[in-house]
Amino acid sequence: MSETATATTSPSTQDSCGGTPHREAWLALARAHAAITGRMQEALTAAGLPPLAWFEVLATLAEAPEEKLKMGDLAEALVITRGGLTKLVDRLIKAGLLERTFCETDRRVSYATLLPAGVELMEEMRPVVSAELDVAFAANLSEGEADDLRETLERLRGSACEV
Amino acid sequence: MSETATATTSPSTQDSCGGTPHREAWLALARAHAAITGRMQEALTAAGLPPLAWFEVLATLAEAPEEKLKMGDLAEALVITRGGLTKLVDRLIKAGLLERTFCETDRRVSYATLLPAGVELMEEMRPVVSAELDVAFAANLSEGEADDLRETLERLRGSACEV
DNA sequence: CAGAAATACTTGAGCTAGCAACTATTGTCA
DNA sequence: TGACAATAGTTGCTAGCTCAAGTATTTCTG
Repeated sequence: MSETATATTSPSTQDSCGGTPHREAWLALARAHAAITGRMQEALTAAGLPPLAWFEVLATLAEAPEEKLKMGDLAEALVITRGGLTKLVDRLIKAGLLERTFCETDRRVSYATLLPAGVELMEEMRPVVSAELDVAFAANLSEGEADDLRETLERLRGSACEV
Repeated sequence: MSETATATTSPSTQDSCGGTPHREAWLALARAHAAITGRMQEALTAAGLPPLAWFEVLATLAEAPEEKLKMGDLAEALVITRGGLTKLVDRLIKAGLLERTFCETDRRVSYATLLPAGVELMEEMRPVVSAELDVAFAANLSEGEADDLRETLERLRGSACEV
């Protein structure tokens, strides 16, 4: 409900720069995301390490209780589809970083479970990722600003997830 | 310089939640981006419209002088590789939305140039995109907050782009 | 001015993610 | 209980992106 007026037929909406006021903020968000992601990927490749997506899987599992997570929950945390996650996890399993374990009480669910080699690789990747984040964040943002940013972005995401 | 302590071998670094302080902000940014992008894509698909990437191309060109842009500049604005852009533009050309024009003084460069049909489609897509952005932004952020966010993100991107 | 280096873009191969269809298991209710 | 709906996950297909190599053109240099 409360669909914001879309004014399809009136081109006279006062656009200062060709977009709605929010579009500028959105563009900044998309560009910041792409730029930082690109830098992290580049740094990992240069260090001969696996892609960022692998780190996100490993780091997410490392923070989870028992270092394991249901496939569905992991997909949600990473904001990718279940189909995509199945294949991503397959690759990490083939690399010996994860294993698939199953639930006794509900045989539909399977868990992605971190293996020691996965922890090890994560520790190896972490400093590279952290360094790039620090370049982007610490260089130009105070601690408080970074936290405000996080808080604002979480609200943003929250409203985007409401049905 | 000033590489923040990476402490690869000491797991005792006081992590409140498994990551550096900036990691939290980064996760929020990545998730907000994915969530909002996903919603926009979904809305466009539901409306029988082309993907978001098409809109970004059209909107970027619409804001450019003469409604055209060098391939290289367009790729940079969209934060994708040149190879990727060539094919993206090919698709839009095939759809009759753009045309490729050439530079008289430097025959290496080619321009992606907006056609009337492209403007028309952009106008059709814009309200759908704007509506989703408003759901995310206007719903939970004040005008000032959105602008602060944009400013912060631009600084973030700036530092990520420095060589 | 010739040849080397740099620039702008395109092309081909490979990888990854999303979508939709499918299997397997569990929950619901008549 | 037995059929039907809902849930969890996987798989085939396809679109789109990146990377590296290739072509064309321009600029730099001796």
